[in-house]
Amino acid sequence: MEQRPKRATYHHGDLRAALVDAGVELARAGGPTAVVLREVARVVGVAPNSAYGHFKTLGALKRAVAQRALREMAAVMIAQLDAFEEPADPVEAAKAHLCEVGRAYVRFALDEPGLFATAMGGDPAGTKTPGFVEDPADPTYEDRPKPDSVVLGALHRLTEVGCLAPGRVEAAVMACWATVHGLAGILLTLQPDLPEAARNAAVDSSLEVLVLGLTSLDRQP
Amino acid sequence: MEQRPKRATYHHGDLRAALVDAGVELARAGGPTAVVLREVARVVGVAPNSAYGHFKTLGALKRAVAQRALREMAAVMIAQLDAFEEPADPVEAAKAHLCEVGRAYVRFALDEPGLFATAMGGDPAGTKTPGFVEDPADPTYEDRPKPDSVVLGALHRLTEVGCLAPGRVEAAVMACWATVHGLAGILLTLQPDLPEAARNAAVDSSLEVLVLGLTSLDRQP
DNA sequence: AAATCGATCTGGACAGTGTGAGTTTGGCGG
DNA sequence: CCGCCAAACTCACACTGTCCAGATCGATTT
Repeated sequence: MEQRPKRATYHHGDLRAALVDAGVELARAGGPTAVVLREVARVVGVAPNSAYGHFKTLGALKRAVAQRALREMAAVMIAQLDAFEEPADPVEAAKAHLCEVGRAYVRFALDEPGLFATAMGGDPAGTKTPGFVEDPADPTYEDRPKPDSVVLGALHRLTEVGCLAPGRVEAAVMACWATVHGLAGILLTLQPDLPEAARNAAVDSSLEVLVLGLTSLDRQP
Repeated sequence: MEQRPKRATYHHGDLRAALVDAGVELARAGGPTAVVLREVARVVGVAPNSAYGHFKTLGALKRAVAQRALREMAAVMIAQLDAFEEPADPVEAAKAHLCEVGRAYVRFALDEPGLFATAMGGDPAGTKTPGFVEDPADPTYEDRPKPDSVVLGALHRLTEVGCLAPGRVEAAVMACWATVHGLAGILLTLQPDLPEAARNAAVDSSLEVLVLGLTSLDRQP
């Protein structure tokens, strides 16, 4: 039934971008498993195998979609951070800034679960998926503003106000990363039906523990 | 080619358990996407549709496999905890115990990535997957020793030695959970090629930050 | 003990999927 | 104006999950 409306021009012009766009939209609505080659082609209005001219396999398309999702995530996080009023005290400001980064991270995950799952290597197939190897020569390998750079920036600010030893930033970034990523994963898949109040409480308390732990780091051997 | 060797008895006897066993083995080797109905049936030596007599859909089978994976995870963690020599000082012992729980969590995730992904709601389809709703009347709903009970036990010990206010345990469990779950997710999917030394360092420092934060909690408003 | 019944397993079929090989189209440089 | 070659298409295959109608046997009933 769903006929392809016989595009005006035979050549699409910019199919690759159109495919990625459609893929992003499908991922937004239904997660990584919803970005299906034939459906993407259907949305764009093209034969299924036309995609193979631009992506060697479905996995390659998904990786491109994931990159875009990552960039969108970073953009949303940055926008939210810009609209955040920090306290006057610089030390408290740095701490609050880091907390807000964490909140922005899990907020995006909750607001856009499909994109988030897709960005974070959605398909848990992992091994054995043929053609899923990283290709550094991939033209999609643009310099993207990844969310972890945002986290790193917040930590750098913490060191500037003397709350974190510069030598410890490497260790700190992993702790931050783990906390927010874990929170997102838990609230999304492990306990998806948690009421909003409980979710906020979980995020706040976890971030509180994180900041407390980070600022106590230099007072240890 | 791969012929089914014509089972002796027409009725299998205990097909349900056999299906779950095969599913667990497939999940162990290839993650949640590798537990495929037809392949499971093939391994057991039975027609594909035979599974429908015991599971309403593939999702139901996957949920049963996930439960088993969760139990195996808890068992492995407990075994590792039993073989852990704690320090003499009870306070340090409680802290070290919590850290060891965290290490056991991510160690299992790294040792059995397929089982781990399957246990943690592997399929990120989430919404829209028909027949994926939780069924509390499911006979598979056994009282399993879930890993989070292990975490809770470790926190309870922390309160006993006075390192954590009992009123804060609810908040603390989420922080612990987030840290270890996040660590596992990161080391598994985000940075799978991290060398072992860096992985251990990441785990240790993150757990250090966590414990520091938890023990500093009661000194806050 | 014989007959029936109902759970269990089987076979075939259908709609979708990813992907490979060969064919058609049409915009662009000669 | 003509050919060319990349881009898009068609056909085909091996898979998948799931439904439907039958075949088969263990257990229950008479």
